Amino acid sequence: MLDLAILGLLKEGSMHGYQLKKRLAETLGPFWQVSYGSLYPALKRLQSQGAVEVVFPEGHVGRRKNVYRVTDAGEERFSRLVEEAAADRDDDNGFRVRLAFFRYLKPETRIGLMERRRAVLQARSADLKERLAAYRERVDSYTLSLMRHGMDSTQHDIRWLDDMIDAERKAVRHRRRRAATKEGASS
Amino acid sequence: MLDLAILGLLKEGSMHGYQLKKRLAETLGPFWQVSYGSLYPALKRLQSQGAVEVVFPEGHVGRRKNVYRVTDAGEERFSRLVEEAAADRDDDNGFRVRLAFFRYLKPETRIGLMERRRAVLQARSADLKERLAAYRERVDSYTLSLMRHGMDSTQHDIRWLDDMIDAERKAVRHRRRRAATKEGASS
DNA sequence: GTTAGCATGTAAGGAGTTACATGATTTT
DNA sequence: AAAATCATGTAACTCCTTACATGCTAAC
Repeated sequence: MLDLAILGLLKEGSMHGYQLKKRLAETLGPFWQVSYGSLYPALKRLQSQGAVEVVFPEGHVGRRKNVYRVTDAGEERFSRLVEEAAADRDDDNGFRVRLAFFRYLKPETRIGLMERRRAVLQARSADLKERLAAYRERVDSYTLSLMRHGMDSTQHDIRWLDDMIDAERKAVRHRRRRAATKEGASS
Repeated sequence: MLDLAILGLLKEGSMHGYQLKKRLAETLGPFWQVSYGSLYPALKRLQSQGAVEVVFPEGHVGRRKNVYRVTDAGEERFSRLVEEAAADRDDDNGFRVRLAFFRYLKPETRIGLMERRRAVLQARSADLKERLAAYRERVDSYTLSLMRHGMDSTQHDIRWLDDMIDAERKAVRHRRRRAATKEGASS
């Protein structure tokens, strides 16, 4: 997760650790944050693995600042990580982080990720529905409200995904049409 | 978190670890799950701290099953833990777990927890609003969609909380009125 | 010149997971 | 008798946090 975020942010431009944390806070704001205590060790690890490299090892006039850049190996690593979307129950943040880097992915990859996410949410919703039917009489009003609101929220998320999937599909078709038109004109 | 959940579930009735995990899955379903690898050590820890005790140390006809019961110290521990609600950014589950045990709390405690939760969500919403205004031009459509949907969901959660706070307040007033009526009749 | 923010790092610890190991009891 | 599932536990590991330590640079 952290590796994915670091590599994704560095694709946008080389930066040092401090900057990375600020950009992370800017983009993924209240959804996800990391502390320096995990960020700096992660950068060192990625560097030792060859996924990132230091741009200015002994820089400028002596100011100690480690600017990192993604290597080719890092780009590959990013691609692998981004498609490794967990079909997990509570990977809510995983999808958000991936979404923040959607612009770097192919439309097909984007649609694939969104559909996998949709399936997870659909399963969660079905699970809650079953639970509601089974335990309606046995649980207290607070737990009931929790379940109902959980279902509501999940379905709200599904509708959001559906809209995005739809928009993505439309964009793909649009691109295809333009390509076909151009082909037709040139033939 | 785990300690809170264990103590809360045991208030409902003494159980052994395996049962505890099943009850946890039943109530907090898709929101939160734990593995045996953390459940059993947690039970031992709580036992050594005197928060729970084993009911049938050498039970029945030899079947090795450790049934746990909450002690008085455990009840106190539960009360402390339940009010120790994190004002954290991403303690979404913390509130859900507490909500599942609301029936054991005083109405005032319930309202207090919900209002604290509301404040956290309000801050998150305001944060997202600010971010949206500040970065609208700079971020891509996916990140924008993420932020907008984040705001939507947060506000949906706030409305849900408002309804629950309202219902709780009405219940309190109703109880007070009944008490006053009784008092009036008896005087 | 001192406060605030920039910049990097380490050590210890928290809260869990996965994988493994073991054996009893119930169901088919 | 085999398969499922009940039941408990440990060891190693993951992924993060908090608290601490250090020093530089800009602003007031």
